[in-house]
Amino acid sequence: MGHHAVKGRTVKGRTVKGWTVKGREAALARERLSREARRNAILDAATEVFGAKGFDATRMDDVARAAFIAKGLLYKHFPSKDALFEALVDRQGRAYAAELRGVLQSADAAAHPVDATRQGLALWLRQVSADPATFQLTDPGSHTAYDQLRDRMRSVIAEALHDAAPDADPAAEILVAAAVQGAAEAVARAWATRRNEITEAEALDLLTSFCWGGLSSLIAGTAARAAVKPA
Amino acid sequence: MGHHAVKGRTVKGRTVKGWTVKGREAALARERLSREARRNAILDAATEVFGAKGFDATRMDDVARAAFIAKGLLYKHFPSKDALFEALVDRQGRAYAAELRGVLQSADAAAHPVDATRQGLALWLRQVSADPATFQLTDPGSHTAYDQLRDRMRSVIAEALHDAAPDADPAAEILVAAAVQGAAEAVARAWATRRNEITEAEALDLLTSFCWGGLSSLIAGTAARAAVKPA
DNA sequence: AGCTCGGGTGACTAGTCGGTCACCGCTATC
DNA sequence: GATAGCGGTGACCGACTAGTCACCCGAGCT
Repeated sequence: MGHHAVKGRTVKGRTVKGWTVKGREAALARERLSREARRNAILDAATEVFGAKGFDATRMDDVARAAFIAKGLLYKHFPSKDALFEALVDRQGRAYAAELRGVLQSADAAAHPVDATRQGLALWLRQVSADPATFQLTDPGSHTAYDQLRDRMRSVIAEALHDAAPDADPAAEILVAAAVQGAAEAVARAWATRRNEITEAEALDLLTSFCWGGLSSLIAGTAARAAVKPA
Repeated sequence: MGHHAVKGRTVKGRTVKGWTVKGREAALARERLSREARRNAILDAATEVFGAKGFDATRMDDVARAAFIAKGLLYKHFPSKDALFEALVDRQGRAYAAELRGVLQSADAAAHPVDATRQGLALWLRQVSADPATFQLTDPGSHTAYDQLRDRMRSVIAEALHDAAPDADPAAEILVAAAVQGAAEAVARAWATRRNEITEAEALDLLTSFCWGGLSSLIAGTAARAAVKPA
């Protein structure tokens, strides 16, 4: 974390404002960055601000300030607040989805489905316990982008479900995936406010038992149904 | 939306806007109502508008129009938009909670816990399939009031859980209740967009199996743990 | 040196919306 | 038939903020 002061310095005979500290991030600021680099910096800053305050409560000025740039530049990268937010959530969603898919598809997932379930669920809890800078599902924003994120996660779950029990109705798979994701999100949030009463491991145990119990009974159910009328 | 000419006419020597009927609901309007009646009418209208558009997207003008009154009158009943919204969600929340508690505490709930679970879950699905006029959890608003509603529901669930298995850790009970509520809400919402693919009964079956499977495995777990170390 | 390209700035605008207030007119009371 | 009280109105205001635009400046090319 700790980064030293950025002192005024001279560049090609020009005196540059010597700004005493502002924070380490200030080092990035006022520095001419490539389009891509700046875009990412904005996305990082926006992630932090939106994650902390939610969509509506966040002003574009806040984002600009957090990114140490002027608002104008913000709009040279993203045409609107919505676009910025969507880009942000999309980026996070892809990352999360990839991570989850990785866990669920890992070599021994098929061999130890309970463990895979557990590890997948652990991701959610970790999102919440991660440092606040990271965008979390903390804020139950009304923005469409959140739905996209949830859908993405559910697709990954449904996919894993399908691999585990290919006989089920696809629509049903989505619903089950929704149940798992919904339970996970709800528990994660509820646990977040009660960290002093319950450890992460306990919460995870609880969530895993709950979901696994639910899943196994469902798999048994569909298997039974499939056996009865295999057509 | 264009409204045709408003002709002036003279009443008691005064010019008054002559309005040519706006619709039958308008009949209710302009009718002097008692404070309570008007308050309820506002709440009803607000329920509809907020339910359809969400908190942020709803303007106080919209609510006023939906209630067929002027904005001023709105503010004679509720001091702010937030207060109105909270009153609204509170009212719905109490109703839902009472209904759920009724189901979970009914005579045969103890005898047939699965059925009780099923019926409780059915409430959620029904909220979603109810006519749009009714306030639904449709909108994942960021407003605090929604959290209150969820908390209320979870308390009721936790209460029922406690009755069923009094040995558990209270904090754990809340988490489990959160899991159930979260799963139910998520499934309800997911199902809402797929009503043509899956019937309500099927969705309910799925949800019930999932939750019941989860709950039973948890109860078994805590019972086992309790048996091991009864201290 | 001069030019141009592109990253960067921040004061400003235009529109929106929560909330207010001066006023109206019916009705019940004296 | 005056008057007080209350349900009701809607034009208006002030604050707030997404988005714009005219401009700045340093780097690299010619």
